[in-house]
Amino acid sequence: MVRAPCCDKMGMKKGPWTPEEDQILISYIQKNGHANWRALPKQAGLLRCGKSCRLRWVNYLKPDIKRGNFTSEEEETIFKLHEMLGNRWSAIAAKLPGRTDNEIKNVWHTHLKKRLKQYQTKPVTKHNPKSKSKIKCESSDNISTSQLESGHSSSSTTGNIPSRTEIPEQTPMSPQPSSSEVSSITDVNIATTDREVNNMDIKAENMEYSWECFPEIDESFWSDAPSSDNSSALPLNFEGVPDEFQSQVPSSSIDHAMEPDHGYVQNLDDAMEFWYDLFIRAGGEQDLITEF
DNA sequence: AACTATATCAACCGCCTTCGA
DNA sequence: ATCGAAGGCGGTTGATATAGT
Repeated sequence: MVRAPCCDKMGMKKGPWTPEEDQILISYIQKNGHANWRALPKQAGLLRCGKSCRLRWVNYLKPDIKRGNFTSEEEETIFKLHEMLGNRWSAIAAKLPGRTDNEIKNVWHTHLKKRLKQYQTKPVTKHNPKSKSKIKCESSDNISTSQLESGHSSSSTTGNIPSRTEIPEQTPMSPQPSSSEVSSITDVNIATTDREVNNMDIKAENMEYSWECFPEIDESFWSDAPSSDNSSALPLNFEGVPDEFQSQVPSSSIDHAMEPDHGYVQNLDDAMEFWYDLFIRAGGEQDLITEF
């Protein structure tokens, strides 16, 4: 048995909002806030369901909503975040102040996806941020149209990115950056969801669009960070790191590196360096480095 | 001018997670 | 531990606008 949509309840209005309804909703929220969306329409005198009210407020009426065309910087940010996060629109929206997940989703499906397809046809050059580590770059040829259609990035099509339900809880979100901070594409902070942490900073310096400059990263890259005062996340399941590489690093070394003030893993380069460093200190063989 | 195809975007739907009883 | 209510999210739809013929 299929649950009836909440708006199907008697008397609930659907469809586009009128200016009068908007005004009622704005006035009510300005006076009373929105502690309970379900009760709000009745209290405000609106013939709408709570969900509809919430959506209208969040996507359209909220004072800090930025309307109008996306700047090229915003589009580039969406590109890069989508590459890393997949279709996690709310997480992407969290990095674009004033933009809503719905808006970003629409923009993606309308023209950004087309642009991505254009990049797909461009030849890919290997990019290696550090000579000592060969980052695995995925050729654009390996990205199927269906993957693009589904909005899944190359990393998420490896089967490593768990669904939302599998993502472990994280520490509270750090403060959001200002729009000027976000507009700088060379320093993109990643938040995986509103509730998750910004515990891993990625410096996407000088990156080309799309997947080619990213190593394969599974979701645990962002979410497996141990809770500690050190806000840096450790890529303990970093896919670019061979198993034998990881297995030779004693946990004590990892624990040591995780202690505050060691400054590990502020970006992808540091992530690679982190493993390199631990591996060497653990007596790893230099030759293995070239394998990754 | 009329019609059709395509693009855009606001809004809805259903599922999942969280939280409190 | 269980259950239901509520909030939140991503996918999808449908109305409208615009471009093309």
